Amino acid sequence: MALAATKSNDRLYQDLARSLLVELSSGRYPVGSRLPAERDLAVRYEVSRPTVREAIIALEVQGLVEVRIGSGAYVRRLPGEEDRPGFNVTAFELTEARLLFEGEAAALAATQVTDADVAEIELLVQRIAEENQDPNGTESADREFHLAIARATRNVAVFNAIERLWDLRASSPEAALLHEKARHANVKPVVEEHSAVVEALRARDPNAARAAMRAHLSAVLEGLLFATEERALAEARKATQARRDRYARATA
Amino acid sequence: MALAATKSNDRLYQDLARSLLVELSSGRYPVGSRLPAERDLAVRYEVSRPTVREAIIALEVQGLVEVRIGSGAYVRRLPGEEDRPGFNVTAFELTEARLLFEGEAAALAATQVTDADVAEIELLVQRIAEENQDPNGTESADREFHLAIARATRNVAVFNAIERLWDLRASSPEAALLHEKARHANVKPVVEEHSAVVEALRARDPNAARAAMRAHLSAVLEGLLFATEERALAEARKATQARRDRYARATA
DNA sequence: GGAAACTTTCTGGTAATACCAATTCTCGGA
DNA sequence: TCCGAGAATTGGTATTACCAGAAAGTTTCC
Repeated sequence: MALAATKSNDRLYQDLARSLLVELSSGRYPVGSRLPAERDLAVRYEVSRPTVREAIIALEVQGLVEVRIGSGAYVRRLPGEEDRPGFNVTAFELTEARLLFEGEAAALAATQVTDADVAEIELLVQRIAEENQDPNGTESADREFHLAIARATRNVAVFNAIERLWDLRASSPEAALLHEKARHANVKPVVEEHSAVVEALRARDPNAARAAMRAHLSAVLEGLLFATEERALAEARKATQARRDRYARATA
Repeated sequence: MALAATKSNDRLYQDLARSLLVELSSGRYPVGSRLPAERDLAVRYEVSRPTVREAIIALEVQGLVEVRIGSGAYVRRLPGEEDRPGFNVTAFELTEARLLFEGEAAALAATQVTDADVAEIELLVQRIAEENQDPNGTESADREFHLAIARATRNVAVFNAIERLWDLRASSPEAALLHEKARHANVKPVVEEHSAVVEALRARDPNAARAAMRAHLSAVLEGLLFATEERALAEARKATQARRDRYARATA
């Protein structure tokens, strides 16, 4: 299993680190398990031991593995997992938070937007429509639409907090999945909802902007609940309780 | 300059990485400058070149240096600096964001709080009063008060986004300083403002909770503006513009 | 005299090997 | 069965060598 197959321009240690990362993600080495010995990895990946060491140190610096002298390198946490609380947020909570915060952000944005902002945001609405018609499309335009409005507030803290919500979503498999299920239902209403926000921004009407954004996210929230079967709900409640306990302890 | 003097139990590469970190912080190697060659560092610190390489890779993984083949290792950013936008947020923006978001959080919390939550939050109001009377006091109770309300929403995403705002504040020297100046003005009104929030929560009145929280943060905002001299404002505006350009590029 | 091409030198990238120290395993003895 | 000494395994570090990319210096040609 030579690394040359990866055909990257990175240095060998980076290639190797990435390969190990993939192995970690694949579940081959669960948390707590031991990686093969450096000498074995060197043979398996057809690189020298110093290169293996460099790759392992890269993982170690990122907190993914813990190296014990004379024993081996042990998996500490899996890639993608974060240490901070709030990592695995449910889709419902996430959308509820967005409903509250992005509504206010839209209201503030209505007092701060420029014509250029409005034009940019309007283009994004068009891109969202195109995305939604493509079954394999991503939802990057949707993200950009909401972040563009957050940016139009001219308040970095507002932008940053909302960006954090989208980050949470990206790192929450459940939330992303549920959205995926709820998305392609009705294209036309989605476009109308987004357009209503744009119109309120163009009119510089904070209250209308807040109302339009909240209406849109309320619709998302309802679609979400509709797509959530009873069983998923029960699981989510259970997970929520565990998380609740967790950050209660974290801030005790 | 042997590393043995550090007397640590870490591995050599970690000692060396820490030593280099100190040199970076000292300003000896500003951003953009080149570190000495690996062979030179090996001689200077009396370690082998593989060890130097390991230390440099540790810095590279953390994004502190950038290694160019055949050229050298260049300083990318200084330790302590963060790459993400929104790092150096002004006190005004921060409080404005809190005004919008914590107002909504208080409203949601009013629909979700338990009697135990209210009791806990009420105790924190008392602690805030004590803190404010001590000229050397911290403002940890204030932070806990606001986070307790965010937690009472029973929504991890809401809690997380608001926690992020407080993190931003902690990492923004300017914001912390300005608050420090504006704080000890009037103890009694501050207590009354906080108590009003608690009463609204106890009454389970979302609209009253939102109004009380917004009133409190509006007062903070005004105190902030009062404490901000003209010159500081001008500087803040300039910094804000630079930041604006920066994340406009980052998301272009 | 200046510009292009070549050469040297410096830099990081990787490999191979050896030996040390900490840990773990194994097996024989009590 | 238990335990302890020795062997085997593992990471830690050093040394050396050579390759490849980049930069600087030199030569050559116009």
